Amino acid sequence: MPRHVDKVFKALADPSRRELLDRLHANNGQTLGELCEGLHMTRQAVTKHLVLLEAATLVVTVWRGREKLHYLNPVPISEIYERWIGKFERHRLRALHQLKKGLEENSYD
Amino acid sequence: MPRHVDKVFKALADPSRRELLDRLHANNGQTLGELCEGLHMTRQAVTKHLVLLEAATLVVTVWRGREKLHYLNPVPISEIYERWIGKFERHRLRALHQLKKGLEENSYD
DNA sequence: ACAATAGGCAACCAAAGAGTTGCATGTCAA
DNA sequence: TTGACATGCAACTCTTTGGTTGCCTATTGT
Repeated sequence: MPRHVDKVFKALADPSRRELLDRLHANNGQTLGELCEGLHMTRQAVTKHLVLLEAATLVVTVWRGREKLHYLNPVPISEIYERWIGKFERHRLRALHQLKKGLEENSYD
Repeated sequence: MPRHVDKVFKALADPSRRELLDRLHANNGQTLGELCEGLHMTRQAVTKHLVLLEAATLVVTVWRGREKLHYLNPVPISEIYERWIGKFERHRLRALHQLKKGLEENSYD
């Protein structure tokens, strides 16, 4: 496995960072300010999280004037999946997931 | 997302625990003693890691006499994947992964 | 039966991590 | 050009966590 995987897992370990990823997944290309809205922590805390996510290449950024736009990068997450899921388990797991999604209604973390 | 996801991500955040998962992926159903072999830490440290992996349901255990057998459970990892990978990105990502696997030779962490 | 084997529990320590406050820099718009 | 806005940098605090040592329990095989 490439050396950066540790950064990816560490980045995913925090619920605040996962929420940031969720927000980008729902609405890609947001600024720092937008990502801070309605969050129970300071802007500086969010900045730190985004720095880690960027170091892990889970988030990619583009400067537009004084604004920094943040985009979700799905590649590292795909690599996690490929690491421990055997070729033949994939069909079964995908089916299982679809089933669960049908049954359980959201109680997100 | 179910409440236990935090445990899963926290469990995956440590390289020692990921190595334990790799070992189980390579050779499922090992005892604590076997999992300790050739590791640079004490048995008690490994125990702690396995406790966390078990709490995250990434590892399932079965007692056989005085031996505790450990098995890898791929379901939680599948759930991570499903969370942030859009339906239409999957084909592309799978292809990308196969390509990378062909190019790069291992330098595992 | 009993020594060796397989594993569990608890207290402790040092390092990493998440969050804060305060100040600095750079860009836009009037 | 200058004030307001968007973000960056640094020091400090408190909690979490990975690892250790020491001792205890249970199962096995001779």
